[in-house]
Amino acid sequence: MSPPKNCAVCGDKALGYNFNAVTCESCKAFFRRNALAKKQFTCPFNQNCEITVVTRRFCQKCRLKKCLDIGMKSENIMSEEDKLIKRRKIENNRAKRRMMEHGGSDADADGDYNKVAGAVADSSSNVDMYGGSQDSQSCGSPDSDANGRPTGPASSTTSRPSDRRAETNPLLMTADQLVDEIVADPDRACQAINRLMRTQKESISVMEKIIESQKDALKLVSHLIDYPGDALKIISKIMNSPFNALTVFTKFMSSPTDGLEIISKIVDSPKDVVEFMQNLMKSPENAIDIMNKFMNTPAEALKMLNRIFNGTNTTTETAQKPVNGNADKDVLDSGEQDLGQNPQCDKQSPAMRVDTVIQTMLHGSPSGSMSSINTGEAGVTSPLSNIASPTSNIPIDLHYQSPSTTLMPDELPSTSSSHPLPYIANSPEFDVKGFNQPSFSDELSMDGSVSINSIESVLSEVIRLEYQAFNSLQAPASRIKDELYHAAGGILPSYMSQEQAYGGCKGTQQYLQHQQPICAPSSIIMERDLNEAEQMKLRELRLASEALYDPVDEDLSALMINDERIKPDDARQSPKLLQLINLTAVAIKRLIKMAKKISAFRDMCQEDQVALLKGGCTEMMIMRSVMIYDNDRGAWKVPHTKENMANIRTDLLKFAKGNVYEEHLKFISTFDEKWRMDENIILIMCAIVLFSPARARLIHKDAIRLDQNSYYYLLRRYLESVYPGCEAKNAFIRLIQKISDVERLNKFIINVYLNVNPSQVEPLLREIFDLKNH
DNA sequence: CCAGTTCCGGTGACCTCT
DNA sequence: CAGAGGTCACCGGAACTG
Repeated sequence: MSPPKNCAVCGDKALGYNFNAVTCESCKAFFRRNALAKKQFTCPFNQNCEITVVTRRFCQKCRLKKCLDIGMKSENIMSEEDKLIKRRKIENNRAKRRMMEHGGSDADADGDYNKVAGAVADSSSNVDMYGGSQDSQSCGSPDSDANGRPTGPASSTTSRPSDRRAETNPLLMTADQLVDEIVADPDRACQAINRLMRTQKESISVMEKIIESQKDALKLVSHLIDYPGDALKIISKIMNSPFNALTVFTKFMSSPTDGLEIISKIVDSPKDVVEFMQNLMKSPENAIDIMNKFMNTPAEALKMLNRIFNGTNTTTETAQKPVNGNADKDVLDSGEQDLGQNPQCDKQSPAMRVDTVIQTMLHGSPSGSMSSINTGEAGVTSPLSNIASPTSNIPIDLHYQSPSTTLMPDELPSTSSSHPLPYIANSPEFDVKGFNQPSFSDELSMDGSVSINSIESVLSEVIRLEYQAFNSLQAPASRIKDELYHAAGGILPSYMSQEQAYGGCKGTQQYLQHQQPICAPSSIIMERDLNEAEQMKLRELRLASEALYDPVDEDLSALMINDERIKPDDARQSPKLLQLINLTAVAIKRLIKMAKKISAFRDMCQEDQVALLKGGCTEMMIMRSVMIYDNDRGAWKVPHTKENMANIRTDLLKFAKGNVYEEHLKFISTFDEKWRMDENIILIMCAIVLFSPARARLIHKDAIRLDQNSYYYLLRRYLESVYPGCEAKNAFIRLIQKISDVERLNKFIINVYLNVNPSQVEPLLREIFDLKNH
């Protein structure tokens, strides 16, 4: 059925549906530009402007209102992340088409990348040094695949990976084919990864094979820089725990400085990096360290990779020999031999090699060709401008120490997430259990319900937002760092100076490793105690929480009984339950008051305030109920007046349908006593729950996400300030899981509200739960 | 104070892309 | 083909300048 021809907003000629309504092009553009914008329009007239073709420009407020009224959906507008992904996709497709148009034997379907990569293979004698390379372009057979089946140039380079999906056996494929399978179609890279890396062992074999070929390794890296979601996927395949993978992923973007330095090393000596990664792959858990540093700043990384391919790198064609005879030199020497002869025949202990190479690379031991950019003593800081000019000989201190060298065996370096992890872990789009399944997302990602790219975009967004926040702190932090550096005589790696800050802790070295915030820029030194801004944020919550102690209405106070027993076998809808339900209106009123005292909440537009409260008030109430639960009496201790507390027996919930009572008790019992008794924790958790960007009908989701993230951050910092490192991390992880639990329990609670007679409950509750009078 | 110029944000038509 | 975003010319208001 063709849509009506007039714009439902202004009456102008319409071509079809735009954002879920029939509108003209002009209203479509107007809505696209303004529906998600944070600017607040004002109506110059009487808030009731008639919108016509002529008047539509006169009042933006009424025009936007009408757009929403006639059903235009801002959800249909792409987020910045979505737009970015789409732009990249379009660019890739354009590149592909250009290549197809140019035709010729060198052309393939992988865009510009292979073109330049091919040029490198042709022009650089370095490639020959990697004699063991499986690179099919340089030494493999282009006419047959690894299974011996004839493929021809078309099938090996230009056919879509999906066409040959059924016949892939990753262990029999060449590096070129493996990488091609992943990068040829970014849309299906995730599926390709699933296909090629069905088990952890297979994943490691595949990655080993890929990094044996310099060209293919870099090609894959280039793809991963563009599609960090795929990097996350690969890491999750290599590692056992999706949480670890997530944390590693968050680390990718945590430290632009370190990331740039790693990239600069690639520029100066790709061979060393390939060798390094080969060694890392022998101990996958260490791979996180290098991966962590690898892709922080995609733009810079790509630029530098392009420099390699354009032949402008100034690296010596052969690896420089180490200049002094330390242990690292020997390691690197043997590594080179292995690389040139048989990469699989490493006679040294892999763990030792990895460890030494990590130290060599990350701490700037002046050996091998890496010394070309890392010749100085540790502790000499290079400004960013030097990093961006990687061929300079200016010494660089990486400010980094591999956690893998000091971690306890049972402790992967991932439990200390600083921020996006909580959001992701509780994101409606993220399924932790499903995340690491081999069958993950082939179909799901197609329909967008649980796509890796959605995780990626969410992560990117959160990291970006928090990183912006970090930036504002960076200047003073750098100053502190400098002071510490000078105090240490200029020889200590800067963050080792934290020993002073964290002094006295058992196992200082290890503790320091953990205290280095995974997701914070490495140049920032985190104090254990809350800084002024953090304290203010917490203080604001505490002040706001005073509203929770307001006295209750007299008519509801009857429920605040002390010893009144109920009969759990009473099957009828109890008046007591009704009273309890209505009492929650009091709690909700208090919570609303509290919310209004939070500046971030106050600053929001009214629509968002309403949406957050409607969606979050019961979850906040549940969170709060955890704290006020009196285990001995089986009751909630509720502030009755400023001075007195009253008890509400929790077994009133037995009157409700379903297992609300049991679920509630279960929830409380799984809450560690020392956490639930800490009002600061509960308040921050309440704020996290309140500022949930997942609520329906939100207009400014990104802004809310930022607020929520800031409370996640505050929670982590608060825990760090009151518990020692490991305990703080553990508490953080456990607490963010509780946020998922609250969501679950909330569904039970909401059912209770939905099962009562609307006419008998408080108007506030009717409004919140959209209860219609019978 | 005024006219001319420059800058900038908003708009709408048209185009490209999936 | 539908429905997204991108692009660009145009317009008008604000700021600046002589």
